[in-house]
Amino acid sequence: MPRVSEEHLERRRLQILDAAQSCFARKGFHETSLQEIFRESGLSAGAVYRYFRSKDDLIRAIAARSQPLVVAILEEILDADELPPLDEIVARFAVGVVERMGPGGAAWIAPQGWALAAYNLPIREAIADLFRDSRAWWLRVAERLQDEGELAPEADPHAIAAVLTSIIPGFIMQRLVLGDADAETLREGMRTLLSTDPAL
Amino acid sequence: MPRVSEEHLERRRLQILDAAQSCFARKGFHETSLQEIFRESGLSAGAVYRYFRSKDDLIRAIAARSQPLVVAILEEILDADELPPLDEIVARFAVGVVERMGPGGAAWIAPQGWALAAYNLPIREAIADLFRDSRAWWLRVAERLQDEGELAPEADPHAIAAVLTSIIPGFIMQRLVLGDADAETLREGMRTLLSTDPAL
Amino acid sequence: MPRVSEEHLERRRLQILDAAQSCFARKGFHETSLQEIFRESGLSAGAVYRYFRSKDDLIRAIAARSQPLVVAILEEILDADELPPLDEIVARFAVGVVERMGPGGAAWIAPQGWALAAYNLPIREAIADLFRDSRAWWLRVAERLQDEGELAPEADPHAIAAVLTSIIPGFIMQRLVLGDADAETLREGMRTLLSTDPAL
Amino acid sequence: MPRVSEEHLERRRLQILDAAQSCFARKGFHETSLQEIFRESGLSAGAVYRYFRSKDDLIRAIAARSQPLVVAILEEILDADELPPLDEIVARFAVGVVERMGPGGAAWIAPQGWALAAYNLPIREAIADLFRDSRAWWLRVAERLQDEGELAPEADPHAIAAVLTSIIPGFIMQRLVLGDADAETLREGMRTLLSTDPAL
DNA sequence: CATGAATGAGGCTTCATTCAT
DNA sequence: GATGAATGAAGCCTCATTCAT
Repeated sequence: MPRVSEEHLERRRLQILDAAQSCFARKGFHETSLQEIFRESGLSAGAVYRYFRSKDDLIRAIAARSQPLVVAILEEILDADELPPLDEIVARFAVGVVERMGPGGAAWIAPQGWALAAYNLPIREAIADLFRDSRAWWLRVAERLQDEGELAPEADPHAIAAVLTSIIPGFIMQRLVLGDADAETLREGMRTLLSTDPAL
Repeated sequence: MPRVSEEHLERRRLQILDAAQSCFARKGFHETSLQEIFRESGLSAGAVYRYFRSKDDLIRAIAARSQPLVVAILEEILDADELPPLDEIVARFAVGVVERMGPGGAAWIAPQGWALAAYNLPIREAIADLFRDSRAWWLRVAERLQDEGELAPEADPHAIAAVLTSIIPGFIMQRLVLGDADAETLREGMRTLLSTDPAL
Repeated sequence: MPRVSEEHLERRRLQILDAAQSCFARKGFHETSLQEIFRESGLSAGAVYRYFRSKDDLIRAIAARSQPLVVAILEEILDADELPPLDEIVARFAVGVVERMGPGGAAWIAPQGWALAAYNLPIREAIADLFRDSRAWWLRVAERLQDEGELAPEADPHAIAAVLTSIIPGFIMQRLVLGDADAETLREGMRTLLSTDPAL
Repeated sequence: MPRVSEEHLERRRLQILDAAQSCFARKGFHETSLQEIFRESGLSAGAVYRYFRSKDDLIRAIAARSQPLVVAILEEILDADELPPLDEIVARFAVGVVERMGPGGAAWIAPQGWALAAYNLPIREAIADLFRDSRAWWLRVAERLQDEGELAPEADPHAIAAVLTSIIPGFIMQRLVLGDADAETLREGMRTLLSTDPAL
């Protein structure tokens, strides 16, 4: 017999997560103190601890909810319409990333998750899932292209998926540190690559 | 033990950096305490502080010396012989990364540097330099390919450089969290991409 | 123990200040560790830090609250009744100092404040205020004596104030290190001085 | 059979003491690190430790050599000529203090010694000697004045000595924190006091 | 449910001191 | 005699977490 509506609980949870994400994007997981999150969220220590067992829990939750983002971008591309050319797919992905990457956006958090993955096993597993999902998505794309005869029948779609998955973090990082990565450049680069004589 | 040779000083510095890198790879910048580095290096607090002003300084030094690594791999490829085909170049790069990526290797540190870049401006600038260097290297490759007629004259070498630079972090991350990324897959994927009809 | 009364907060603050003063009187500002103050106050590090931002802050607070003490002694003399003879005033001041100078008393702290004043500008300013206040008080006394015709009309009351202000620290120090300074001696010495032929 | 001349040793010792005094005047006993003294003196840690067993030893030495200063000023007054009037004696003392009180001068150190006296017994004893010496000197003055009939025969010279001794620290402190204390004001104040009708 | 005062372990750093060269 | 690299205890302070109100 809960005294408070389920919805209220969910709203509180979100309020905390948003505050945490904002702080984490600004100062990083470790250099953000819980005090700052209390302040940013407008809640007390006790209140936050009612929703999250520990700082680690909060970090995990933030990492977890940032994770599906990239895959979501990809899904939307397939959902929207029929398969565009590969350079267009890549470009749309880039647009999605850029849109969700304002400072404070989830993609600002992503590299921090990758860093954790280097030594924190549970986080690594979560990040691994993300990459597996991306790869699975690209695999589907590659297979469809192959079905449609636009990829050589003897081509290995898994290898293509691995390469295209590789592009994601690098695009995010270039955007993050150089600020000049954009969808058009990526599209142009892909197109050039695709039209290159493989025998070179 | 005064009046020590310059070489001794340099050896000590390296001893500390190696210990720090090992710890950082194992537990991350923030979750490694200086005590652990003292223990790992076999030196006292005071000794370490003679060579590095603060933990931050140590982190910066580690980040700085991991930085040239990727570019070094690239340089070696050009130095070695004449320009191999693009998929071969990518494959060699991958081999270089894998070789230098045992746990504790510098590439294990890289994502932690990327994470810092999200909110630490000096570090971001250092990381930005890394990406600029990579891009510059790929640009030279692209221009040479173009000179040799293996890339369309109207192609934009900058765009190619951006795409190929993008692949680096993603390959490292897939290696790190999935463990299954290897040079052959990357080569195969690149070859397929290059032989794909761009009109698809 | 949240939502605590203002009074509770004030009591805590006092509890800490008293503990700090006791420690400082026993071992000096610099040779007292915060651990000792935590122990003496019965509070934890975190609790103390809720009320004072740093050890320096604590030192400043102790110095600040010891400051008004001497002036308070002086004020009480004027408040009490009409102006007694000068030697009596000085004697009463001495009594006040002695009474408030048990080991651990604020006057035990005073010389430590003077020492800080030699190189710590903010503290110097605070101590300067103390001396200004003392001098202002003695000036009022001198002017009243002049009004009442007991001081030559051509006398400079500021000069008198400077001399009488000078006596304070020396009396405190003699009491502190020799232990034999008392009000009667001071009164007697003043009386002799006052009855001395200035032409000597 | 000392390898080094006695004179060389003494010069080194002085070199260190001067450096220490300069640092102590600038930052205080406790806030000066030995490193700073090494730097200021141009000597190495080992060299300084050859002459002083510890930092405490150095502090004691500085306190000890600053101590005779005030008494020296007093002695010079008596040595110079025959006994001047009391207000002149006080004024000369003030001149002596002011002359030796530039920042870095010994009198800048004095309050730090007084502070130590509050809780450090050996230092207190040393400071006590200083006050005893001052008092003894004033006692001699008072007795001579009494002999010369310029002080009432029934006056207590000890009481006078106590009062005049009291003036010293207060003058130093006013000079230190207010900067405006000078010999003329002190002389004027003393003269006024001496010419005041004690019956007031 | 919420508050926020309190806890205390543990982090980073300094610095007096030693001793091999 | 002198040097200065090295030691390591101890200091100040932060911060995740708890719990009485």
